[in-house]
Amino acid sequence: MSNKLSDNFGYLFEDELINEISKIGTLKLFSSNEIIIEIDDYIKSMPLLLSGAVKILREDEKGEELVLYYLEKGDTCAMTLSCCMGQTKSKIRAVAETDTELILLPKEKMAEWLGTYKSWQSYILQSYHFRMDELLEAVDTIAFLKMDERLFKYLKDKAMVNNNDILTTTHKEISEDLHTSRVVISRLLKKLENESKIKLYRNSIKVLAL
DNA sequence: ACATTAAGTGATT
DNA sequence: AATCACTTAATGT
Repeated sequence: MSNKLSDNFGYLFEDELINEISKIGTLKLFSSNEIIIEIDDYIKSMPLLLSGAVKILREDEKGEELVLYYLEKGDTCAMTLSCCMGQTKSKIRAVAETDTELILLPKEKMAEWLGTYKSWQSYILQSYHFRMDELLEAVDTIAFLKMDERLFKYLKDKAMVNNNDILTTTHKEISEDLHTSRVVISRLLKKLENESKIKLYRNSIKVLAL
């Protein structure tokens, strides 16, 4: 575990902190599509991502979803940061996009290390900053981009976090992630295919223009 | 062969 | 961009 740790966090944290993380943290594996954090879960530990990708979703009263952003290796979740500080429940859902390895740290430690490790403190603050940026980007995408642009961005993002230009999903799943209807997605995908940006198959899509 | 699920299409709001 | 109604195509039993 400590070699995986140094691979992903070695350039951020001093050896001493890496050691402490590997001593205290527990390694957990999630397979693709497994739910890591559910809405209203109490969060008792914070995750550090070693490999894979995690999709962060918001859900409305009707159970309709909306993808906010993806976390990749070296990232942590801003929601848990705020949850670990207070006693709030999670307001988002985290689903493993690919097979994912992460380290869980007890929340007491994360507060404690803020005082003891400078590198930890800057990591936490930077993470907040990055997540905030990503959230703003998500807002911009929803507010200012048309559906076809949103869709293409979604496909590119998904291809990137999966390290694969062939995406295995259905039009229905995409429409749920983007909070729209399947028919709209089918039509826009068809349009993107005509523009030679993607190629459509049953249950999969190949992204051409990366 | 039949049922189910994914995807395509025209028309309407 | 959403919804409806319907068709076509692929896949599972």
